[in-house]
Amino acid sequence: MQEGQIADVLKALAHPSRIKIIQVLEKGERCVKDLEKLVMIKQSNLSQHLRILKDKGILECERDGMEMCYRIKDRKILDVIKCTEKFFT
Amino acid sequence: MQEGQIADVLKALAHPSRIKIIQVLEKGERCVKDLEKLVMIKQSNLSQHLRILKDKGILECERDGMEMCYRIKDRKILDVIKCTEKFFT
DNA sequence: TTAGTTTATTAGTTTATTATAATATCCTGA
DNA sequence: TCAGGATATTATAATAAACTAATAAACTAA
Repeated sequence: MQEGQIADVLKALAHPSRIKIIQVLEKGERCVKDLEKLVMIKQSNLSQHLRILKDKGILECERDGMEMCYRIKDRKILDVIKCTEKFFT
Repeated sequence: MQEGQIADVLKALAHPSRIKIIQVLEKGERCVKDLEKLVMIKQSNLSQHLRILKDKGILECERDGMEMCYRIKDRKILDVIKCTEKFFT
């Protein structure tokens, strides 16, 4: 397995807002409007972070009327974060 | 657990050369000279990457005569990389 | 002490990432 | 169709990260 691919996924995760997004979506899917309130960053910036996560196959989304619903595409990504948390213990 | 701390560790990992360094050290400790050959980057750059990993508590080092020996300080970090690899399967 | 080897640090340049504001697009309901 | 709300995109400015070359520091052996 190439270290470049591994680094790429880790880089997609390596931002406080993006970790927060994943932690919120771990509990269930959310539209952007909700995420905006929960993550507390501006809409355009949130949209950029969501795109980074979607491009890496970490999230997926689906339109629901006027809203766009985001959810975790592959829950294996949660293990990466869990392991990172354990690193501090 | 704060998302900032998690992001910090992930950011320290999120570089191909640093992943490579960890993969090499997984098998045993190595001096910088050896790492230079194995990771194939310039000495000064390698030294900078090593510092980033050491500062985050991922690596530790010990002088051995003229050489500086690096090793993985906390092997829990290996699980983070393993989980990331599994993400692709 | 001096020369040689290994590693670390620094300064400068280039490149990448992030955040913001402005604008565009997509969809719904009137 | 048009207005308005939700989301995405773009351009740009600020900041951070990465790489290189040069130099310094730590150590050894002669």
